[in-house]
Amino acid sequence: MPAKKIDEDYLMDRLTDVFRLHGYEGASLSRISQATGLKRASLYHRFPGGKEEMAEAVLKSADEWFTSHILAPLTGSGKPLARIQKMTKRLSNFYGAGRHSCLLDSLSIGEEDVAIRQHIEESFSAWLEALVRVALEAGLTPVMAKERAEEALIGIQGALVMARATGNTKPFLRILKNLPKLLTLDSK
Amino acid sequence: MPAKKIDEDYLMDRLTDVFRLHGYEGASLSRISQATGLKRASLYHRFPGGKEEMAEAVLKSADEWFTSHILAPLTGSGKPLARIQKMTKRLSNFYGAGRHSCLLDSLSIGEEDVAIRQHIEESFSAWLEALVRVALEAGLTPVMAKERAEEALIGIQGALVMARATGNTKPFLRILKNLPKLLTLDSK
DNA sequence: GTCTATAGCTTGATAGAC
DNA sequence: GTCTATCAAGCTATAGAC
Repeated sequence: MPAKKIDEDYLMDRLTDVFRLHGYEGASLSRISQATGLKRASLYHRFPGGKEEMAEAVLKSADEWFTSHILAPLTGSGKPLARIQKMTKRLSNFYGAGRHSCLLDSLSIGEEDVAIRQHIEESFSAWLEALVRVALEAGLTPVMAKERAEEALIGIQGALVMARATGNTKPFLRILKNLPKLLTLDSK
Repeated sequence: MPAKKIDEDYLMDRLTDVFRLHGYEGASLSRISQATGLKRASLYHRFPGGKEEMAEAVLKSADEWFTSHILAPLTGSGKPLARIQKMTKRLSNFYGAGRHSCLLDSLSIGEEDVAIRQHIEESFSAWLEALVRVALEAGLTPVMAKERAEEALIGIQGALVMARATGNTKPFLRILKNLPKLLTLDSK
């Protein structure tokens, strides 16, 4: 009997886990093979471009999920404050309440591949722009909106680094809780 | 003529660069050899425990430098505000005005070695405690001091991640500039 | 203390059977 | 679409000369 095709969603999830946890260089084909249940040759059948193509596919799928599930609510209808609160809830879920690393962070360490570097930069910028937009809608000045959006992103990334380094996820949850205020009020 | 001994300070600096830039798995002996000018066998003469010992030595030397040059001014004499300002200046220099990654961040990705994980956690905690102490001296309540210290650390780490991912170091410099206020004022 | 040379294992990648 | 078998190149680590 022929071996069943491994579901693509499942495959991408496991692939994402490995890159998120180990970074590009640490994501060896052995680890990927073990995590996905696919042997090396099967991985190359799915991704002829090898590891580099896998990393780009992971970035692309994460991008799509993030855009539709996290950023979409930001540009939807309703009050800016309510939209931001919705985002923070989904963000908490996305990052496992602070227990998961950010893929963009993990993949940006020691990366020499230009395409991947650029993809990371673009994903970061798209996220930032979405935050700026909602802050503007909330009534902040352009200068303040940009500053607060940067601060929001920095807070999230920094708190995830701290959680990974110390195991303490509370600061991450607090940062999320304060995001609505940060992105809507014009004074701290 | 016998080959001259490579200066230890120089060796540790180059070694630190490699681990900071590539993380543990990306710091191959080839890269280390090229960066330090020492061949594989010479590296094992200096570090019989191999790569793991190199990483621990790098963490130890970074710790010592950080404690004496960055954290020491925090516990010295003078007003808390002035001490914090001194720290921010040295922090900016330490991180190349935002162009360098944090060693603790780079080494915490995908690390399975317990000793290294623990070292990272302790370094993080020591840094945090120093920040809490100076915030307390500045008159903040214990609860606020801890919160602000965490926020300071998160800001620094997050801004460094952002700088690495996007190439934009301005947010990092702004975060540093706002540290004195963050750690001394009891309202934002 | 540094080097050349080498060992054995793991890596990313490919060929070809089913 | 998945697999086993295989490859060359890279990896960490060691032995021994100078």
